[in-house]
Amino acid sequence: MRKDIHNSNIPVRCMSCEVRHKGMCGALSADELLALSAHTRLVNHESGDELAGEKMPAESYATVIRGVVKLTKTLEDGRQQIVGLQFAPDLLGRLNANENAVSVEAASDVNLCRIPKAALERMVKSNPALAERLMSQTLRELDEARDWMVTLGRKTAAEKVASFLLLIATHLDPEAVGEKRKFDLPLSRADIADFLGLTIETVSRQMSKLKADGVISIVANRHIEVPKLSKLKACCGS
Amino acid sequence: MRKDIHNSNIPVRCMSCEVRHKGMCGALSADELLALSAHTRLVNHESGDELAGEKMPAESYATVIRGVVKLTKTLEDGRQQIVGLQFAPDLLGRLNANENAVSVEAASDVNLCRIPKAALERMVKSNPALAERLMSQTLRELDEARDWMVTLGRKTAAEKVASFLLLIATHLDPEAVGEKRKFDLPLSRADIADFLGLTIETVSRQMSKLKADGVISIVANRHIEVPKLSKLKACCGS
DNA sequence: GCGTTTTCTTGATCGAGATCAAAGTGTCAC
DNA sequence: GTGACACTTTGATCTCGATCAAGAAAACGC
Repeated sequence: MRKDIHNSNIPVRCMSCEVRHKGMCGALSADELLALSAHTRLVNHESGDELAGEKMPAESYATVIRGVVKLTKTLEDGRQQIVGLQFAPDLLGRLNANENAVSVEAASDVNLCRIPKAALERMVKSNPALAERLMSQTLRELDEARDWMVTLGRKTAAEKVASFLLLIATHLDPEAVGEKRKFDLPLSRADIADFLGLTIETVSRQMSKLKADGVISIVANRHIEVPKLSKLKACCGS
Repeated sequence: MRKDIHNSNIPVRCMSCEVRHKGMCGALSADELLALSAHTRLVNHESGDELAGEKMPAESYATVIRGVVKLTKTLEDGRQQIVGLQFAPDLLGRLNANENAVSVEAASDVNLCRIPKAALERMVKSNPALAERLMSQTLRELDEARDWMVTLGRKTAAEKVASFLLLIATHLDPEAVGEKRKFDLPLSRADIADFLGLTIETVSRQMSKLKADGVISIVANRHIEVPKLSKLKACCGS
């Protein structure tokens, strides 16, 4: 019954977000997604795929079903900065914009539910509650961007790396209780460096230092364990 | 006739923004501001006044009538970062938020038109066009924040200072044509440093260097002239 | 398995920007 | 005007993170 929501070869698990979020798929409710289902398409991308190019025409919106998506901006000479990370069930795309302000890239393997530009915009116009939820997501992104500006402008390399690990721990395990955290980093050292305005060498050194100080253990390259979250928080400078 | 819009001792020029923006006072149209007039209050602040404190209850919205307002975040040990600048006719305040995410301070002498929280939110609920305009402003702020993240994370001190001067030139004289620009800096060197994630000494040195290179002239401390805007742009790294 | 490639870590050195220190300039009260 | 104070500039030195340079460890193809 749910299978026909998406014109897709992927099983019904594409709606996993619905379960996790009590009927809400981020800004879009399950009902709204269902109403759009004639137009949506589930797509898979692997890590590194470019989903949309900076300054290119904006073609569609998409909700992140699984995985992590990075938003980047690049200077002419190739210097790059990650300006946002989107986790399930965020909506990708700026309402009513005709051009992408950022480049959108899969940071990990990613499942997206693409929604054509016109279809979503039509629904937003006739649905004030949806418009309000999109406003909320945008305000949250603005808050996150401003928090990150403090990190970029005023924190030391050690504080930046600790702040990043805390951010990931918070996003990938939002309902964890107690002081222990375990997670896989969705980003390579190079991506972390681009997020923090550092070089990969500095990121690597600071991770090693956090490990030496007993704040984290690096179980495998990408797999991190935090024995005591408060200890990590104490390294963040605020 | 227009005098009764604001319960205020300031002459009608408080609506100057209406003229400059063809009936729009930023997100709020002149008509909408008129409809709210029973609740609004025009207030003046001088440079340095704190208009709202970080993590304090959000009490009201306000449109910037004249002057420049800075949004700041501060770490526990006092390190500060400016995370946004608001110029006339921006609306201050995050829709439906109960707590300020940032501290709001007058960067120059400022005139504000304060609008009580409930009054504006009531109007937004019944006016989709207004909601859409607020969404546009928020998306613009998000774009600006992300642009600035690139500056903070990846540009050199010289590029940061040039980018700041370009930003101010653009905002304070949006309709200027040709290559020449003249403007007064609305921020002290200390504020510029907090905006750029630098120290005041570095800001001062880079300004002196831009002057020595003929990119700008520093007529008085705060008064800057740019003989050739394209030359300044070439210093911004992108 | 084994070699190739990519990613990550560690070490040595360098340099941009911070810090420390002092002098110069402007502004305001009186 | 004169003094007090705040802001800005300039100089000397130091330090944190960048850069340069190997290695080590995963990941991948076959």
